[in-house]
Amino acid sequence: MLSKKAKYGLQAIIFLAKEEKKKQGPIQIASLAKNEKIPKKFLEIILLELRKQGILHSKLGAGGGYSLGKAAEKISIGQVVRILDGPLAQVSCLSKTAYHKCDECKDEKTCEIRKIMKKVHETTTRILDRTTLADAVKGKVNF
Amino acid sequence: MLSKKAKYGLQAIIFLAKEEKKKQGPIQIASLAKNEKIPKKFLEIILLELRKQGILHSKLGAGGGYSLGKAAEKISIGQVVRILDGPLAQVSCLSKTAYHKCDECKDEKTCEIRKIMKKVHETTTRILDRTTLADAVKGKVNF
DNA sequence: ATATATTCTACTAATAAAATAGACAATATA
DNA sequence: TATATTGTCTATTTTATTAGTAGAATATAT
Repeated sequence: MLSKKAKYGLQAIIFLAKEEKKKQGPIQIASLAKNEKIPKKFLEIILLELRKQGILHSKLGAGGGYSLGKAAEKISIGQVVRILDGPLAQVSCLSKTAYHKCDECKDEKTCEIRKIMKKVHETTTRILDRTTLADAVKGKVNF
Repeated sequence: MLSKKAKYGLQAIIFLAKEEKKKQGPIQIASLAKNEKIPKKFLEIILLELRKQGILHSKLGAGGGYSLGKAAEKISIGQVVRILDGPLAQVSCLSKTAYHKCDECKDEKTCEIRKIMKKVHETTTRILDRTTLADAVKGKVNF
């Protein structure tokens, strides 16, 4: 399951991508929170994390707010989920971004669980890493 | 990520499936725990859950222990994971076994997150529900 | 009877998820 | 330059979940 954090984050960034098209400056956390029914303070944390990873851009002061940090075509859904929920892999020995050996594992090469989850991981990353925010907004999902 | 519970459960049931072939009665929790390096008391809980769902069979008393509750060909990996970790779906509105509307969701039909996760869900369930314990032991993964 | 196993009830500890509070810093603009 | 606006940062709180433990009760083979 996606955490609420990741879900809120995706809702927010999809909203921002839609607004982006209208070319009307940045969106405030408050209005974003209200529109998407997300607890404001929680959303702050989420947006900040996305900004620190370069996914979003923020502007301080009056008339400030959030906007996309790069083109919607350059932001993948997988990236966003990884930032907010951590690795996509079902077992840590499959993660490219955060690999480490499983404690209980005797032998990675013969591990049956790994073999199965490898397939799952491959197909999910194929979808999530190749579907961009721009695709999402268009309702187009690759694979 | 899979929880340790699901991982331990899969390790245990794969071990049982392998032992099954040797046709030497049931396996005790203690020896299972030792072999797979799983905390015994935690394993008790896990095996009990799998037994209650008909996946495993247990025998009380001396010479007792655990064995598969049905043919390895009839047990899917997806079933085991669902019992131990809950729904496979990334969002509850996609779960077949535990559907419920997402709190924040305005409209399920147009939800972009749902659309993307539907693909992910379809591919993961295709793999996990069609790969049986027998396949796993053979090292064969479908799709 | 007795040793061997699972079963059941009831905890506990640790960690993570979700949400909140309030002071601080930057910026537009009047 | 005073002021309202808006994001930033640090710290807490609350709640839920995960992981693991303890011990008595129950069933069974010998």
